[in-house]
Amino acid sequence: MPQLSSGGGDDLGANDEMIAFKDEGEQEEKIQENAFTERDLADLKSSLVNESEINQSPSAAAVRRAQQQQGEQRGFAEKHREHLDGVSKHQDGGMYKTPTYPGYPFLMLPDPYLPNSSVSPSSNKVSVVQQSHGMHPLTSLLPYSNEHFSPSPPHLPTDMSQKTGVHRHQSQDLSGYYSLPPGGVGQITPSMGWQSQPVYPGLSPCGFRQPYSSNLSSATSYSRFPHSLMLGPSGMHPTGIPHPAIVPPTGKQDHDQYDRSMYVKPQEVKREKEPKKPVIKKPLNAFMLYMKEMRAKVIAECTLKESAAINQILGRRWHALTREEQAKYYELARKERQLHMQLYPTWSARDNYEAGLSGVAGEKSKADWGKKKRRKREKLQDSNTDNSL
DNA sequence: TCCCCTTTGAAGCCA
DNA sequence: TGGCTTCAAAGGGGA
Repeated sequence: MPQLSSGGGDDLGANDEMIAFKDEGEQEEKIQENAFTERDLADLKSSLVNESEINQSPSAAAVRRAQQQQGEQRGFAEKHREHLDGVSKHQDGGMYKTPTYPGYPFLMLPDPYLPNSSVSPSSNKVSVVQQSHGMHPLTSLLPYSNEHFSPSPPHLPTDMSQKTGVHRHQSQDLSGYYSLPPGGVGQITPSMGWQSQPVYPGLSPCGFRQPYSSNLSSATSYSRFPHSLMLGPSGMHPTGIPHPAIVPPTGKQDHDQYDRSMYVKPQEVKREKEPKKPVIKKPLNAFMLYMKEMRAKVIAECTLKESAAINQILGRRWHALTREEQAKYYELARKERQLHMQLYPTWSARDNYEAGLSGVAGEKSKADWGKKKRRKREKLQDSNTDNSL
């Protein structure tokens, strides 16, 4: 598994020249990929009938289908990688100087961590990342809010925390972005609340032209990543969006959590008043960020719905990514962890680890967790026994 | 209704 | 320090 080395990236660069090239090439690839996928999908479906039984998983059929499709697409990806490798041999530069990966809008962000990072509205580098489920898959990278984590200060009404447009100073470093005093989550102003924000003030949903969107199915409608980090000094502070890392203790995180933060139903109000401790989710790793972004695309291309099969495809695609492409996600994940760490300095993965919760914090007893552990252990032993036979 | 599946990576735990 | 375990997302499917 390629890792983003701290000192690496000598070949992870792209310059302006490469941008234009890849931009055009990406469109061609998109078209080719779509045609390729559609053509082979038909063949695949017919061939599935005769496919031998290899995968014994419950969703074996779907997984097999996914794997076969992935195999085809992987061929393309590998070709793509070869192509990119060839390009990289001729073009060298900092990868974040000119992010040119359609579908990776976050690379369009003026990176607060990187000097000279900027986004020009006139740039033809289009971020065409899919916005599934009403939020950008990388929305989690947005600054974490303590809106659900700690009650609003008494001097501010609760709804104030859900209002947007409260100006906050933005600088080029994390602390500037989030104005996080040492210590604290509790000191984050309520104005940092997250909100549903399909369209950002002063920006179209994409901000830049989206040349690829017309080539994609509705399920793969790409939009520019409305990340706070992308916003310039005049942009609305990103922290007006609820962060997916914070999950109500009553259940799994909803995709409309942002909306819920703004349009709270009476019933939900009652629920929120319950003194249950919200869950702070783990920050997403690179692959999770990639999955969030590409899931809908895979679903659209492969007409799959089962997440297990989709994840298999995504796993293969992940391996098919170039180092440069993966590096972007590693960098994003790194920033995500940094943000998480700054917003929840006292949080530990152990909090969720020990609770044995997967989306439902504190709802499961340690006994349940022990059962789960036992089940897994037994399952593992069973598989080992089977293999030894 | 709850859990499993399936993926990779990060983090925690334990010997 | 290395190996193992859990959790993060996602949603269909099965019990």
